[in-house]
Amino acid sequence: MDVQRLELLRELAERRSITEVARATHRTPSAVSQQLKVLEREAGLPLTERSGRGLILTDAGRALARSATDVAVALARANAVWDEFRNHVTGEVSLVTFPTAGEMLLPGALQQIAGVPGLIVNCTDKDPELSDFPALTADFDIVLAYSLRGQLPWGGRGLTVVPLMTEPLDVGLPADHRLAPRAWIGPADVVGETWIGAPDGYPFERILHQIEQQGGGQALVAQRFADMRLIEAFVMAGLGIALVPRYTWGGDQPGKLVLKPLRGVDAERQIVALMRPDRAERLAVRTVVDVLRAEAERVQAEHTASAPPSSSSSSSSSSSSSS
Amino acid sequence: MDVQRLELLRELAERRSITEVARATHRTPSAVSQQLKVLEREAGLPLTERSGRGLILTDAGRALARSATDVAVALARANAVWDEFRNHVTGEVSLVTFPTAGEMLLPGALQQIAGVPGLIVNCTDKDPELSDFPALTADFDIVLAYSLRGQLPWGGRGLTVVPLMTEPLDVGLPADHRLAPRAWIGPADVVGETWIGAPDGYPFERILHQIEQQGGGQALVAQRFADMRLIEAFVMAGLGIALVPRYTWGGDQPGKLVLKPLRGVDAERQIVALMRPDRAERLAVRTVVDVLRAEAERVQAEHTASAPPSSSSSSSSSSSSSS
DNA sequence: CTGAGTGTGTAGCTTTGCTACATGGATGTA
DNA sequence: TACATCCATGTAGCAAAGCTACACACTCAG
Repeated sequence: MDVQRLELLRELAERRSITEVARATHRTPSAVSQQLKVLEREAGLPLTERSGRGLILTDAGRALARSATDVAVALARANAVWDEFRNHVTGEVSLVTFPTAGEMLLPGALQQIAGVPGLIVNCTDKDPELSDFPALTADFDIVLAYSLRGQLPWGGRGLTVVPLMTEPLDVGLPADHRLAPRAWIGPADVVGETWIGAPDGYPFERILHQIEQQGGGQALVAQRFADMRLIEAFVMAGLGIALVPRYTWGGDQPGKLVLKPLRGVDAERQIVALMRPDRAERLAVRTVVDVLRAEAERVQAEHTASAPPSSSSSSSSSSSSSS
Repeated sequence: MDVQRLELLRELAERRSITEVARATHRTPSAVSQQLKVLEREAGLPLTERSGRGLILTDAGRALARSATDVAVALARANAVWDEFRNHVTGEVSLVTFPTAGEMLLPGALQQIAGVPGLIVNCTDKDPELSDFPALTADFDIVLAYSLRGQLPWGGRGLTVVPLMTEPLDVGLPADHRLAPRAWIGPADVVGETWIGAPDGYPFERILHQIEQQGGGQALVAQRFADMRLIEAFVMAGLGIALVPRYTWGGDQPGKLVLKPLRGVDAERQIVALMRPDRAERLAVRTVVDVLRAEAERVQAEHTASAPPSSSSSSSSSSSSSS
């Protein structure tokens, strides 16, 4: 009973195709097929069955793949133990983020990580609309993801979830808006406004629905954009109001856009680090996650200390250097 | 980071010598040495250091070996999962027992196990005086061991302990002894008697000391035997009295030996199955342990139901059938 | 000093696992 | 129907990993 083979089975369970597993593990499909065949012979019962041109796992195969995860976790933990003894973080860490979180957390975090010799972090961004966060864990060590309060789509999948921060979603208004002098805003105040929304499927939609329910009206969504900069530009131009994550907002043009907290609806999102459990055990990965958590805390503290969200405070001195 | 190598390191931590590891894993010492060397190079720091003609593990080596156990456990669990799917218990199980427990539990247990096709159990007995129970787990899947109340010598070693039964230790008397009519016996009653004891180092000694303390006198130990049959023979011959495990006693010659419970001292021993944690996960091992536990319960129930220990009752009819 | 105990190097063979290429079945399209 | 495509999977051959056999160095006891 070899661990490498088990690992292959686990990959197959996630990637659903031998060709994909081969690509991910830098092997030829033939090699993967052979190893799985050996595993199957050792097991004494079929682990896969053909389905169309591809194949799917049997119940036994799925069960074995699940316990293969435990093996991988134990192995990664052993690796971490030895890394700790060497006091030397090994290897590279890959990370995907959605744009706003990346802007908020990564420059500061990577600055700190630059001080750790031998630790290399490779970052990419990915549009959250197009990407299935859990699926990304197959290809990246750390996936920065978000979810709204109450929903936790990555519970049952056996992934490791580390909460980084909960970020309030405020209402962004042009500075000369009639509601701009207010300290906070309720659903009834804004339900009749023109909104700049997010594309269908974005979780922000749910909050807009809540506002409609609570406020008793119909919100008019004029435009739908994924990019937050674009949304902010439209709001500043007076073309509508929008939901804006409080800490994420760069505050580029102070005085033209103001943020007001929203009361009466659950308007906040959880930003988390999502990982395969085995990868979460790697010392290098843990180190990066720790830095991210600290950075998130710093950002959060800075915002709550300096200014409750009504006027803009220029802050964020980031001369970032990444690898 | 190969699992086989980690396993070798774990064996080395337990067996303290490369030669021993080689013998246990059916390899030449050279092979073991080479693999450990590779592991050391991968780790980047020394895992062993020479000490006299042998070698000892460094702190790092010990730490790695400990986490290697977790890997082995996860792997064994994976194996068990697949065994469960096949509904077919694989492999052989080796077991050591001390004589009295073996006599009490094994015949009945093995009868049941005979009904499980493909499951082979190899039993041996070993004198508890000569053997270090925890050390035996290196060579046997299941070690039947005992300990007195309060002491648990196999806690810290990271071994899996499954309690099978707690067996009272009674005072064995010849049928014509002056105390034979009594329902129970206190320390003061027997402290002046002539005793048939166990060899030095046996845990029974501790109970005798307790009797002396509680009874306020000096127990005269005439003979010291390890074999319970021999002890019983001496008691029946009127040459002394002795501590006799209640359920273990065969009751071969009814009427010549009576057992009386002892009050006022903690006179009972715990019979447990002792295993390496990884081996404890194997389905075959778990099956055997389950049978042992059931058998222990049966024996205990039979004794408490049929007769409080004063007269002997011939019983033990076991025509068992299992699934 | 000798002998029995340890662990460790080197040479050579066996086994394992990979690639490269060819084959066969399922699917969708001209 | 015929054909192209996308799978998984066989076969041959090669490279590497891991083992044995043997020689050697070292430590300790008598």
